[in-house]
Amino acid sequence: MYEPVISMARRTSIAPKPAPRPRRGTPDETHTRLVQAAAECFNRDGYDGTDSNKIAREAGYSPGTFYKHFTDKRQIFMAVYEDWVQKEWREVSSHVAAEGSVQSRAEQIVSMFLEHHRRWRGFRASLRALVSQDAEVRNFYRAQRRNQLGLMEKIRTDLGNEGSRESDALLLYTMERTSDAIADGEPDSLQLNAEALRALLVDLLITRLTPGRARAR
Amino acid sequence: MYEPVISMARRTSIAPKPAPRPRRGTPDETHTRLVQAAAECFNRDGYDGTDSNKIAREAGYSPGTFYKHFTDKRQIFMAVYEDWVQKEWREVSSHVAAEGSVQSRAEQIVSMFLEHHRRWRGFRASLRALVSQDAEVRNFYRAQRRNQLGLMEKIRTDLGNEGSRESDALLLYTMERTSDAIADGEPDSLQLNAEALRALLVDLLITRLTPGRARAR
Amino acid sequence: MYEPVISMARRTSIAPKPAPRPRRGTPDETHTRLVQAAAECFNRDGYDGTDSNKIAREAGYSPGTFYKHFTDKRQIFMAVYEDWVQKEWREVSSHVAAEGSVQSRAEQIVSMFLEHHRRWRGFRASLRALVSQDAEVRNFYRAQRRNQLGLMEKIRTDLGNEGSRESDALLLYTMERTSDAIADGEPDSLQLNAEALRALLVDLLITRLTPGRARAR
Amino acid sequence: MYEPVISMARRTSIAPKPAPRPRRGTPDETHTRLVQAAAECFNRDGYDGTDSNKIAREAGYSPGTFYKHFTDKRQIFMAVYEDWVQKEWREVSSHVAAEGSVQSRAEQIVSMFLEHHRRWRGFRASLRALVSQDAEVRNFYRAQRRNQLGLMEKIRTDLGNEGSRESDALLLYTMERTSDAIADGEPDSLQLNAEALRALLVDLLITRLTPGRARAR
DNA sequence: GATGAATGAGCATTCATTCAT
DNA sequence: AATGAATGAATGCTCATTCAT
Repeated sequence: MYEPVISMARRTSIAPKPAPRPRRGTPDETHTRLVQAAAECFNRDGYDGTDSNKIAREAGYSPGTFYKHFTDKRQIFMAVYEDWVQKEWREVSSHVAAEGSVQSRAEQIVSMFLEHHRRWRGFRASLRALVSQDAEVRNFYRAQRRNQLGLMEKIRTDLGNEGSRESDALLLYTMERTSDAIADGEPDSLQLNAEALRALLVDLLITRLTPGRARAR
Repeated sequence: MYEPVISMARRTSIAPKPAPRPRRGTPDETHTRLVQAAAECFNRDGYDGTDSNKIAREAGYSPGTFYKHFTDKRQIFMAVYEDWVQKEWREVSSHVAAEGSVQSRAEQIVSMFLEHHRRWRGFRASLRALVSQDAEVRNFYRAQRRNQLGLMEKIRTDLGNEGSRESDALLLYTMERTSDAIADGEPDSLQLNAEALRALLVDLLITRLTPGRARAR
Repeated sequence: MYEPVISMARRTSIAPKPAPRPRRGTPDETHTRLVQAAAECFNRDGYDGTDSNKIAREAGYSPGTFYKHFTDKRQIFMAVYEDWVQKEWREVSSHVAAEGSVQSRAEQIVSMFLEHHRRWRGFRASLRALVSQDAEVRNFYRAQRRNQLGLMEKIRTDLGNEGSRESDALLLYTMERTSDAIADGEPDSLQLNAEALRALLVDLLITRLTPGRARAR
Repeated sequence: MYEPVISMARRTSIAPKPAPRPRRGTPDETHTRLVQAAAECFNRDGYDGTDSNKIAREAGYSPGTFYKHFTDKRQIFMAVYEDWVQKEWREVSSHVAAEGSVQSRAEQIVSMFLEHHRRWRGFRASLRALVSQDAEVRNFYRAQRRNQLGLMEKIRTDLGNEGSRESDALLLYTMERTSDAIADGEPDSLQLNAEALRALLVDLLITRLTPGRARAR
């Protein structure tokens, strides 16, 4: 007698919302809706847990429509990633350029980072796996990293701070990994104070933003 | 008429080595071979890129044998993870307890970290994706993190250093993410000096290990 | 993501008893234990729900032993069937030959029938499916039926009753199907009085056993 | 080295007819074709001898199509059963309501019963095995039996006959089991006269249908 | 005689993809 | 531009069966 094991059932996946969306729009609208739906799917169910039919359905379209706009799942993943990066980018830039004390700007940047990672923790996890597995995603990921480092270098020199690209990278890695951990809820289960962690990140940033204070890191 | 596109073809996967192993061994040997083969598969092809038949074949067995030892892919992944964690654990502990100057010990620990992450970068990427998707893997991952923090706290207080569990975590996250990045080859493509990055990690550790020098971070 | 359906789960199967039986006996003892275990398995889980490894394990042996004694599952099913038939046969004969009033003998026979069918309802269900599917089982089944009809004819003529082989068969079918229905618990869910049904069967039999009373049926 | 024995080969299975059906129809047509194909498969090869791919192929579809319409084999079996029951039901009702002498109506009903059981003997065998093994099939089976008894009761009281639900059930069981036996070809191999058996069934029914003649049975 | 690790063909099920409408 | 029924290769998993010990 065949008794399959419910092996993957534990992978969390909250019920998807059915999709009563408008049909027939400009190609661009369709494209955009598909990318948005895909972003939610990838974030919720992971890259391999998402299938193209589900993306289409969740965007309010039928399976065929997906293939009118994307050749395959990788391509829409890249599209989602591009969108995601642009949005993050806009936000970071605006916060960096913002008025206010060093303290308040640093806090805004950290808050933004944390919120962004919390919102997209599932997507980010899939992204990291694909970066490791897929050359094209990896290249795009690195290009994005180059942009980040470029921006940081500019800020650093604008502020007249010393430091190196390597120390910029270290700061970036620390911010990124810590934000992921907080987004994943690690502090709660490790008896860490999330607020204290957050404060440490702000301190680190302030050290960066304050002229003449940048040291080894 | 039907032309299947191998969309994931770009996911890197070096040809697996066929494995002519002895037929019939003790269950423990078989179990071990399966876990080892699975570790290689997950590391090379990712969790979702690996199927149970492939694991069995690569360990030198037929599909059915896999299911005599593991109910499904998740279970063997957990077994691989446990093995992996134990090995890392043993190494860290030995280096922490080692003789030598603070400088040389710190360098050994960083080297070990880097090598470990380089060796298992694919596996780690899958792990992070599963931590985000699967509750059981997540719980195990956190238990492991608890151990790491516990060890760090012990070292810190042994050395008579100040600091908090939060600062320990921050250091851990920095070490971990930076090691992953180096393992992924980021420095090469970002014109970063891998040696300089490495030196920054050593500095950070030394700050930790030297009594009375631990600051906010 | 792979989410198998637990399709067969509803097929009832109470937990099998592990098997701490004696090892190493005469071939005959082993044979007998295997047949007994198989009888329980077939009765509990059905023919297709039973696998040869389970039979062996439940008899206290390993898979290989099964194939030392039987070429395949069909063969052991036939062996179970033979055993089963012999036992039923012995019981019927003894009751038919028993002393006592017609009434009490009829009641004993009906009781015996009901109990036998209740005890083996699962096995009987599998048997009927196999009779329909498998030529060898079908032939054996018919041979058995011939025996039954032979005995009935003998009883009937001994008693000096009229009647035909066809009416004997009709009585047999009625007894058999009604006993199966009662064994399956139909009366409970159909608001039938099981006792009344039983009484009807006894009446039918008495008509048969009483000299000179046999009519069309 | 390995030589698989096709142990079940003796299970009768006449070659299935390949089926070149139109691609793309309404879902309802597809559903209907699948149910019809499944009915033939179950009837010919038994429940466990039938797999979903075979059903699909025989209906003129590919494996995936099956799962667009049914979650698993049990579900389509239930669908086949429902269809089957409805058809039998319609026929019985029409014959019961028909004009004509008691004799001719009884003969029609018996003929219909026999033909129905002959046509579906394989399906019925599987059904009985599943009724014993699967709770959902069992419940549906009993609901169906309730309907049968309800109709019989109505007919009986309409005709002003005495009798009980239990005697109705007994008649039903007799008719059913005898029809199965005739369908299975038992009379031929048991030197029974099928016509005589059939006549006995008609007699039994007439006793039922004729006002004032119903006795204990 | 018995073991039990191992086998591998086969069925259940999924999902990226197509194409007639 | 969109549909959605249909596809079928691929993967998960089982179990009857073998064979070296």
